[in-house]
Amino acid sequence: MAFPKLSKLELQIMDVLWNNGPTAIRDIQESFGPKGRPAYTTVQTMVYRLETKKALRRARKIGNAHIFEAVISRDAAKARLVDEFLSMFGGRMQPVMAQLIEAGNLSPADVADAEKLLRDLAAKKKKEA
Amino acid sequence: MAFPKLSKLELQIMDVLWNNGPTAIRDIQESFGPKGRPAYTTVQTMVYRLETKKALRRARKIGNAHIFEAVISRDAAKARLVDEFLSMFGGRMQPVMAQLIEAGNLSPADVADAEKLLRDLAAKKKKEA
DNA sequence: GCTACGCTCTTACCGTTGTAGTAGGACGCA
DNA sequence: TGCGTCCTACTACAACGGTAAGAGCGTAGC
Repeated sequence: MAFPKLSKLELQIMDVLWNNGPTAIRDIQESFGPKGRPAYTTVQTMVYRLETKKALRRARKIGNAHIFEAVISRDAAKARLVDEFLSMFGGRMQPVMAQLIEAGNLSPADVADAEKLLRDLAAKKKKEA
Repeated sequence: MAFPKLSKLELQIMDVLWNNGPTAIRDIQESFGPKGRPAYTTVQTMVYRLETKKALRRARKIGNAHIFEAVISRDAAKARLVDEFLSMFGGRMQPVMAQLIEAGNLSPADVADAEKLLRDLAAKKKKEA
């Protein structure tokens, strides 16, 4: 229960809370942009479900509207996502990296960043060994 | 339709076909190992659903048993998975790489492989530019 | 030929996700 | 004080994924 599984839409909602801090349902819904956003009650349903999953909680009220805030951290959620993803690849990390890298979509700057991260990691591993 | 979304169990089934070539349901089921494998008919149901999704097809019969073979390629499926995953992160690649790298689970050899891939990619991008 | 075993097909059920409608309470403004 | 608006709370429902049982048919061995 510490780490409930979050679906895509649930994550998008959590993102709003992570980015903006405590937020009302109306504001979450409007943050989806005017095109093709879900209905107010759709967002509401997802928020309620996130509440039962203990991913967020009611922080306070403004008028008769509840203001919700995140309970789980973005990092925890992303770690969970990564696990999920890895399990799809049989838990082996290397093919995943390869796939991601080969899938392109990386700007030269991204490549540089990734390389730096890898070098740091390699250095750390060496020191540990 | 060219590219159906595959769930985790569906992928595990496809993996058997990708690894072993055309396979009967019984053999797919047994490839899950004796512990906690799904029932024969569960595998069968998933295979049938993969068939309607056009992810695999009936290749031939042996006795009264159908032999199934993959229609979609492993690479295509994995590319699709990567897309799915990226969309969870808002489509931005760099944070994903960072998360994966920081999530650990990489052997030194994995790191080296990834670095090499990145260097090759950087070189290719430079040449294109 | 009869029987048993394996495979096919069909059907079903539950949980999750995405979608939304509706009823009713509260609030603010005219 | 009454009307429109906004929010809550509840209910509904379809698609999908995972799970599997049950009925029936074909084949192989006796």
